[in-house]
Amino acid sequence: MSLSAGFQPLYKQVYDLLTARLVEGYWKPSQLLPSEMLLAEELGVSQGTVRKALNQMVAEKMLERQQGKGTFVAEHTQESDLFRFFRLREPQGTTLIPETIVLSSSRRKVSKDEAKKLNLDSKESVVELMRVRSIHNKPAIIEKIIQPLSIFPDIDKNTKLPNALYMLYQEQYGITIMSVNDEVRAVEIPKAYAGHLDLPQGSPVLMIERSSVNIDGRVVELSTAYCSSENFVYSVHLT
Amino acid sequence: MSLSAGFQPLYKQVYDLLTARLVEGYWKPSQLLPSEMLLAEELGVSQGTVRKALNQMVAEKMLERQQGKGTFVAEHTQESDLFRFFRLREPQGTTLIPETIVLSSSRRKVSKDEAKKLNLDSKESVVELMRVRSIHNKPAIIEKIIQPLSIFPDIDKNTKLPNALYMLYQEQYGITIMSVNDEVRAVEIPKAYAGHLDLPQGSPVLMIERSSVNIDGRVVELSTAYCSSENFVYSVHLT
DNA sequence: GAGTGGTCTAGACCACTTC
DNA sequence: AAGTGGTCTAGACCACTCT
Repeated sequence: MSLSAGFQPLYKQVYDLLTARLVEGYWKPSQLLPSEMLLAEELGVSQGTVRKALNQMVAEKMLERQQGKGTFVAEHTQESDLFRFFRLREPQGTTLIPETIVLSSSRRKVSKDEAKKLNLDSKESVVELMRVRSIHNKPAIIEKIIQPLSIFPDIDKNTKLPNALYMLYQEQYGITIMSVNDEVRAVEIPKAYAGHLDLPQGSPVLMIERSSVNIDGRVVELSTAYCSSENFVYSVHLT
Repeated sequence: MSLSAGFQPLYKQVYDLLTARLVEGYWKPSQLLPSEMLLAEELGVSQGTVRKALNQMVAEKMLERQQGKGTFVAEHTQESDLFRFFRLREPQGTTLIPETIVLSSSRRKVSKDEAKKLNLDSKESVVELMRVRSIHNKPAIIEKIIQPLSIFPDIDKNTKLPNALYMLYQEQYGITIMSVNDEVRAVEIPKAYAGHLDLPQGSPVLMIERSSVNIDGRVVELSTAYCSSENFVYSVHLT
């Protein structure tokens, strides 16, 4: 006999079910999950099967486990974690934590290209946020961020935006960014931006286009950043 | 009683031992390993413990497993695998496989900076290889590659270099690149290189500095690439 | 001491490959 | 039919945390 096309190992089914609970907010960030034994009992599988599902979720950084304490929903609000996707470094050096100044924030209709990338209806509205990030009091990055209002209702009503937006997304909207896709180009800095970065016209800068993906797999935010690469580099470790 | 500082779980010890065998070439790429049962017997542990070590090595792409057939040493000579670390793409598009022309190859003493990055003695020699890579018959990348002769003896004696050097490293020198560190900058194209890429002087290009790491953790190759980013982007998925 | 996750074992059954 | 890896279970013991 051959297996039906819909067959899934037990541990995978457990993984899917637990992930679904995280997505719908049944368990909130930092919350303690039931123990392996309790989950196994509830779901009618063995403790080892639950463990395999949990360990996979830990590997994907959805959960964190501590021996003797329990299993917790990952909270991406640690310094180290907030800048998990921030790839700008000093050459061969240390992580740079930038300060941030918001230039502007406005609502508008989504563009055709944005709608496609964000999988939105063409009639939806987005917030366009412009900000400058400085390192050691030197402006280094200017970025434009696109946030769909259907995903982040009234996000432009926030009087104070945190340095790391992903923290706001998680705490206020239940959006947990699990991965990003970056496309990096070298371009001459756009005339309108040269002044903001204290660079002469025509300077080469990194242009980084990013799509950010929620735990449920949806692209929920787009950004375009222009970075002076005189003192900073885009740094990645690939395995 | 407290555990001694040197304590390691059994599966970790098995992992270390098997990894050591790979590093020293005891098992060669594409070779079939003994079955879980045989390894368990040889090492005096249970089959489940061996499995845990093997699965970790699979996750790190050192091994590959096929149900019904066995466990094999990963062979990084598949098209998909050869370009595992090649990050240039058409915007939002498909992988680009470049053709390659060697410009020059010469021996010289290692520079101070290179010696540091490669962890070499300052008296050692390296091969400096320059090549141009084209995509769709348009020159797109010019790169300088530094190969220590102590690691790659007489590598400059090869009459024909493959498109993907990592294949040569594995097949001829037993060097398997397991990870790379990239630093990406935007710069004006160096005058000497503009002609090779058919670009006007002063054009902004991506400069990608790479360190490549062997299975044993040593940095074994350095490269610096200049890439026209008119038609290509440096593309990464971060998780 | 009670409860948690971490490790290790042993054995069963399954699906896939090869002969 | 024999051998392989893949899944699942059950139970043991350990180290860690909290009370």
